[in-house]
Amino acid sequence: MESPDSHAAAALLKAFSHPTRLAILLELVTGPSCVTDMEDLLPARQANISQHLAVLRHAKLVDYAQVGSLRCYYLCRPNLVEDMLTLVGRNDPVVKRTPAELQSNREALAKALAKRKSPPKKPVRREVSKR
Amino acid sequence: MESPDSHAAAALLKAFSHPTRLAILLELVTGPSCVTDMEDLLPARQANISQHLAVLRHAKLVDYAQVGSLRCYYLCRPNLVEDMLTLVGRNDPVVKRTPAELQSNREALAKALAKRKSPPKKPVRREVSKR
DNA sequence: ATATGATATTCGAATAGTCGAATATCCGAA
DNA sequence: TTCGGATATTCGACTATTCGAATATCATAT
Repeated sequence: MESPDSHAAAALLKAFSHPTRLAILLELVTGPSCVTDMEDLLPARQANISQHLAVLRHAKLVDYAQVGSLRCYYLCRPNLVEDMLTLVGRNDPVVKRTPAELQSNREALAKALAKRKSPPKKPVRREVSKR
Repeated sequence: MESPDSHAAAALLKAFSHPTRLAILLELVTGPSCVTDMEDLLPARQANISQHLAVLRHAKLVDYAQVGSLRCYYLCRPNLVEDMLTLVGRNDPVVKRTPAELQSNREALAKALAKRKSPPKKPVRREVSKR
């Protein structure tokens, strides 16, 4: 269906999709931190960390507060970030389906839909879901 | 900290990070579907859809069951995919912190840590969290 | 066997993402 | 003010992703 803002969602996901950026976010879950701190923790150079922070800033995942000459970065959507880190760390079992199963699924679905009277109630309008 | 498998997590996220692939996953949440079905639903050509499906397969997000000459694709980690779609569709408020706030956070944290006796109990070992 | 429909793969061109080096900026101290 | 530390930006090279076109594969019906 190519949801109207699957582009926005994809852009957000892209911001997450780099090992160094994930590591930065992981660090920030612990509490605010400035670039120098991160240099000690990450196998990346200062310039590179700044570049990744810029990406995270554009995605509105982090922001900073200037404290003297330091910039203290923090998560500006901490719940989103924590949930994302939890989600990608999760290890769901991978299911395998047989053609027969798929067929019966489809039939079950068709039957369920047929059962409803004329107007297909609650079309379960799922978009890259808002809530 | 550059968690040992932030690479794996980033790779998984990359598979999600494309508008067309998100649209495909969104479609598959509804039920299994073959390439021809998707062609009708998406603004993309057959070859391209196959290419994206290959990416999703490598990420173990989808698999297919061959039904005659058709390949019925389905989600092989449906919960993961549904949770991800929900998460990226969520619209968390963006918080803004002042230097003062960050400072007090840090102090609060330091105080909390100091309060504990010698061995810093439960270091909240969060990795790109497994569960 | 061959043709046909459904899907995958390969190739090349265009675009986007990544990184280090060099440089710029900005702030507080001397 | 000049300096040094902290951070950002720019640039260029390199690598990766994306897409369409063409082609290959494979299952079924003829």
